[in-house]
Amino acid sequence: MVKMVDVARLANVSTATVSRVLRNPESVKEHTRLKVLNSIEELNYQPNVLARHFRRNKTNTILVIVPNIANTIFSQIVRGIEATASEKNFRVLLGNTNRDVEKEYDFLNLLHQRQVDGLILLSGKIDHDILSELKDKYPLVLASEYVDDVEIATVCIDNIKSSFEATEHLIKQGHKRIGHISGPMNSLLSFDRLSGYNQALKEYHIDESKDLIREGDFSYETGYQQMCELLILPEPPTAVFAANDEMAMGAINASKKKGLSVPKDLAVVGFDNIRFSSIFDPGVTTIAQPAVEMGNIAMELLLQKLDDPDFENKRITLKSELIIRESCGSNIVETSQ
Amino acid sequence: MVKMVDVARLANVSTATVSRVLRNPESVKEHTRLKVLNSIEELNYQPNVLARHFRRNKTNTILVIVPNIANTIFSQIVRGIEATASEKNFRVLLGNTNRDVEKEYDFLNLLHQRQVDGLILLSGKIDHDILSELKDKYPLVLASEYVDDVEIATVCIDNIKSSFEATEHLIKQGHKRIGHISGPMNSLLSFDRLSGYNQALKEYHIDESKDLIREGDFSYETGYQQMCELLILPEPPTAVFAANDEMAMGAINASKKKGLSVPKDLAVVGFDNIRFSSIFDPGVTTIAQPAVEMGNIAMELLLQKLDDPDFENKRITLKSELIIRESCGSNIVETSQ
DNA sequence: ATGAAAGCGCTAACAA
DNA sequence: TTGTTAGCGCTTTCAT
Repeated sequence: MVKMVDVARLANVSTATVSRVLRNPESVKEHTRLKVLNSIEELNYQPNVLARHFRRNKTNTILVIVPNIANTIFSQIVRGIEATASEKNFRVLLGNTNRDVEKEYDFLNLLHQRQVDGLILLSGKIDHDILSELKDKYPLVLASEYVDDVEIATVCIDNIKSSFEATEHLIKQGHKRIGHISGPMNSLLSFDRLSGYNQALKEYHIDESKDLIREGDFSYETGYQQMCELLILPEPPTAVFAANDEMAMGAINASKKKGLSVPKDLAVVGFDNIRFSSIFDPGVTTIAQPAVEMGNIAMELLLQKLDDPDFENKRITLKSELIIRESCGSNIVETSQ
Repeated sequence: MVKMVDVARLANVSTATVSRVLRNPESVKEHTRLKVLNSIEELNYQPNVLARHFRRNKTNTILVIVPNIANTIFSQIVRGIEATASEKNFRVLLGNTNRDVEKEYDFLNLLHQRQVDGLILLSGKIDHDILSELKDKYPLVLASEYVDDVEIATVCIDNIKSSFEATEHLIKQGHKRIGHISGPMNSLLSFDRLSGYNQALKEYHIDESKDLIREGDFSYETGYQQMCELLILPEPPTAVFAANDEMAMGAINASKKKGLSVPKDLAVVGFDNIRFSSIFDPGVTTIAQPAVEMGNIAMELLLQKLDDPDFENKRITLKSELIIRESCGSNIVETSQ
């Protein structure tokens, strides 16, 4: 293995100069620099990255903690993170937790051990106190998820507003009994989506009914189950807003199973705009989160924190968009592919 | 930062002994070991992993090169890899290439730079010669994909046999004009799935027709397009076997768009059994790849290569399974959720 | 603008 | 069984 001292010897300079050429080229006289670069080329020298990490106490690697990489909304965000990271010569370490908090804590060791330089969190299960301690000790960014009482760099959408729009859209179709299948209530995000729904009902003077609100956990299965529950109510809803697309699909399939037709008998709106929402039949009307862009920006925020730990912990709110497809009954145009 | 020498001092031993307690506990007398462990606890000592990596020239990190993490079949395999890796105290670095060969080569630098100890490849675009060189220099495992003329540790299914079964199933439904939408022909896997299809036709004395075979690229969009082409043939197929589920869904949606009913007018079978195949309407009959298990085993194979570079480069073939749903017309039972 | 040299914290060969 | 010690290859401070 050819090392720095070999290059130095060939170029007739010290290792310090070689190091400078690599890390601070402008601090070396052009003539010397060229000599060194030639030697590097001639010897086909590759710096030992591990030695560098050790010496600098940095790894150019970041950790992404994700609840479930097999969920397309997360994998899209990760794709965005990955793209920006690799542009900036950073590596992405993947921490898949399967929604297991213990595993989240395990992965945090990578930070303590300095195996990664920073962290992007796509799940909000970690205790607030710990989160607050983390963000003071390490560069940390939240994406898609967020918390309210701790000031952390965050990129997200306005979940209240988007959910308001989704619900409003159903109201404008003439629906008065609108159900909501929420996400798990331990997440602020689920809470906000519920709030948007509630606010829309209030704004349009529609009576709320606790019966029409059901808690799911963002999985297809709970969407299916909770829809079944809604359908056996004495007065079942004529429309449902689900807190994500998977649950919306569960709700649609449950209705179909009971012989109902969507959107004729039941209008459905989802959230996220995952790939399959447009492939599904009927196409799922939904709120599009700009997932890949979210990943890009999360990584950019993290790079800034990496560069300057005192960088402002701002929250960036991206635009979401209501995508109207067939499941809500307001679209008579056929699905395009 | 408390370091090893602090622990050594407190425990009244040398750093070598502390190191031994950490890496070879059985080589230290119990009494000493306890003393050291106590000191570690008391000082809350955390070994500096970067120093260790540097010193040992190992990182306990492996790289997974994946064509597209947003594709559920790959994210499931990655989940399997991740699970086994973290059990064995290994980290998984994610290399998403977006099917860009250049990016694959970029990621290989991580190996050369010793930033990762080994590699799992989920895509087979890399040049055979380079692959052959790689597998001699580094621990390397192929999962799902495979190549024929280079001997590399591989975990996969029997794609020919599975495709034979899928096609045979359609034949047994009475179909005589069966189309195939293949994967890209630069991959052996696509080629094998086509072979299985051809073999089934031959076995059942059904004339092959070049018109009925269309090349896609595993995307929903190409499935849709190629199905449109098949439908404008003078004598269109009554059944189609698509080389993956996404293309099968594209084919189904294309048929629906043309006013055909699936499975009544067209029977469809896919491949992979991604999550949405069971959620889709009609449920997609498909070949199930044991994706998570594939990931588990790939990681186990890699761990063995890591442990012993001369470990046999065996190919492990996992069982696949025909999952019958509605899209092929042989199942009158309703979809369960 | 460049060089000399002191480590970063750990591991492992060797000695005792 | 334990200790001594020489690095691993790079970066960076200080001196020139």
